Amino acid sequence: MEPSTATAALTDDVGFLLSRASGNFVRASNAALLSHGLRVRSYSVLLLACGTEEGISQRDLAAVLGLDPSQVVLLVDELAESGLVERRPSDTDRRTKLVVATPAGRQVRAAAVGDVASAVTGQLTELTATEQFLLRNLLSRLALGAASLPPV
Amino acid sequence: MEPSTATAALTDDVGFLLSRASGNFVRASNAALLSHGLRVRSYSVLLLACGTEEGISQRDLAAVLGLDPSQVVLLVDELAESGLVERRPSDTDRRTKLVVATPAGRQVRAAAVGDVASAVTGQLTELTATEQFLLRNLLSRLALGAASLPPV
DNA sequence: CGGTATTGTGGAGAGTGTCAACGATGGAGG
DNA sequence: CCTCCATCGTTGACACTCTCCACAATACCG
Repeated sequence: MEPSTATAALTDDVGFLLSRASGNFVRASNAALLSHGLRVRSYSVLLLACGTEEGISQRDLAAVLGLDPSQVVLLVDELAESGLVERRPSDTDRRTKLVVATPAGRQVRAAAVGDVASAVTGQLTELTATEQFLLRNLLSRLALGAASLPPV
Repeated sequence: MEPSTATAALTDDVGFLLSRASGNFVRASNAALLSHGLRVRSYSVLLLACGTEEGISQRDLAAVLGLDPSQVVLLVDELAESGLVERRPSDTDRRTKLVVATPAGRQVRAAAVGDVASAVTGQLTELTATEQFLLRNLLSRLALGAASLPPV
């Protein structure tokens, strides 16, 4: 009944497929962002910074992106040096620094979002619109549901 | 019709979800493989080496895994040092070295495959059996379909 | 006021992706 | 046969990523 364990093909492993697909998307997105001077990581930070008017703390950035706070420091440093975001002190907590997008940052984002979208859709050409919607649904439950589950 | 571009939530981005989900699976699998002295990468190589009797060339390993051949060298080195695989010269091409699993390698794989499976299913608890099958289907078309497609 | 937790920051170490070059071998063509 | 080119494994380099530890400044709680 279970001879598959003997010949467990790697191409049937969800983890392997996830890894491959993720790598394809990252590569395609990075290529699309190259001309904008961004990479996937910094682009994500820029997106989140553009998402609010008053800014987002670096701790929240790390939590949403699933990154270590020390990585966020470097990403914000890079974006700040390019003048796309700036660190604004919070008026309620002097520890937190709110990352807000500058007008230049919003402009770059507006210019890049189309290229990224076309790169993503280029990867999704194999799937119908319904399948894409379904995939997004399944992935969001996988990515966010089990994200913060400690082993025990 | 398209106000989503203005508020394009990161949690709706397929690439971001893929990256997060993939990271979760890799982390869980690595944790499961820790007691077996393996990691996801070396485990994949061991799986493929166990898949054939006569062995698999390192070039084929790299192609199947989507890795650079130089990475395969280190992975095979590591497995060979642990005595789980060995490099056997091909009798048809003296350049290629066929990676074959040793009895010890097959034993380790047999012991590890269960732990990896439970780690994977632990990540998939959010999905029904039908959804898991569907996800595998969609991902395989994403991962393998656009894998080797050069941009132009 | 004093102890503890949180936020941002810096640094170390391992793992990974990508690329260039090289020796050894195989294959095709003169 | 000999020469040119492609392929396989290998090494090295470089940048990026992940994970952890430590620290100063600040907030919060008793």
